[in-house]
Amino acid sequence: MSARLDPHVLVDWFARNGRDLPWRRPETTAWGVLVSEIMLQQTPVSRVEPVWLAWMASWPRPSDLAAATQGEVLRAWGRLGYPRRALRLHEAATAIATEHGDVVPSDVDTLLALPGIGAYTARAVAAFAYGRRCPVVDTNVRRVVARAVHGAGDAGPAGGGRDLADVEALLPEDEATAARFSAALMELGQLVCTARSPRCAACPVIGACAWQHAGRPAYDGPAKPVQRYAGTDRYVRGLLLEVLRGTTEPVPKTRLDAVWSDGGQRDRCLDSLLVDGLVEQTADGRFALPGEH
DNA sequence: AAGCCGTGGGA
DNA sequence: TTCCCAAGGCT
Repeated sequence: MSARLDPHVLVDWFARNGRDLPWRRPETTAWGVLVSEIMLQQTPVSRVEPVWLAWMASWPRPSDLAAATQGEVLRAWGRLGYPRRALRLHEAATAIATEHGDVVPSDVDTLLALPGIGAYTARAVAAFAYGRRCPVVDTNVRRVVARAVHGAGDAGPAGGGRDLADVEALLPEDEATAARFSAALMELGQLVCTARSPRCAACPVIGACAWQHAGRPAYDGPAKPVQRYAGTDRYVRGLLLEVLRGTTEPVPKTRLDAVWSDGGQRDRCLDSLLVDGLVEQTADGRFALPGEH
């Protein structure tokens, strides 16, 4: 029989072992929290940190970002990846500035209506910026719950309301404690209950872990699809955007043609970048980041 | 609702 | 080297 997972044990562990990340400092605004959450989507902390600091210095309020051009925003995004996030954040900033008095909404449904903000990010902002009591479910939390609660080796495919309900059931009643508990669950998944080689010996809730009690069985769910990168459209789009990030002057198509030999794929990617609004064509037929010419 | 959307680092 | 994966969202 395993002990029930005690929220206070996790919260205490977090207080002692949680990292001192810049967006966790008490003076960080809700806007700062939102920017961090968008940047952290599928992107490690170490790569986000310097970019987040630069963004906060340049654009301390939503209206500051809204006043920048898309090109400036994309250049400042740098190599964080998935640059459509930057465009959506710019859109969200505009909506916050014009429709919400330059104040990041605290309500989950209002946050969900903003571009680029989905089920995870909306609740993360509500909880971490405003101390709201709501389940915050990311890949770390799904893994921790799969193991500690369900005794599985890893989380299966995301989807359904299953994970949200699982975490809701674990959430302490007290609002402030609930928010810290959510941060603690995520931190545990990132520092201890990791995908590969979990450090169970250092786990504060090992006594309450169903996976541990079950003898740490291997993951037996459906195989996770592997994402290729080299040579894919994503890769070629990255090459094209890298050229445009490096110049302020629009470039002729010949300059873009030089980065990838397969002309068919190259043109398809350039077209998709134009459709996505990540690239613009000037009146004289050259190409540039959007909003600057 | 699977598949797409960038990039870099660690094992 | 190759493979996996990292605070998801959108269509």
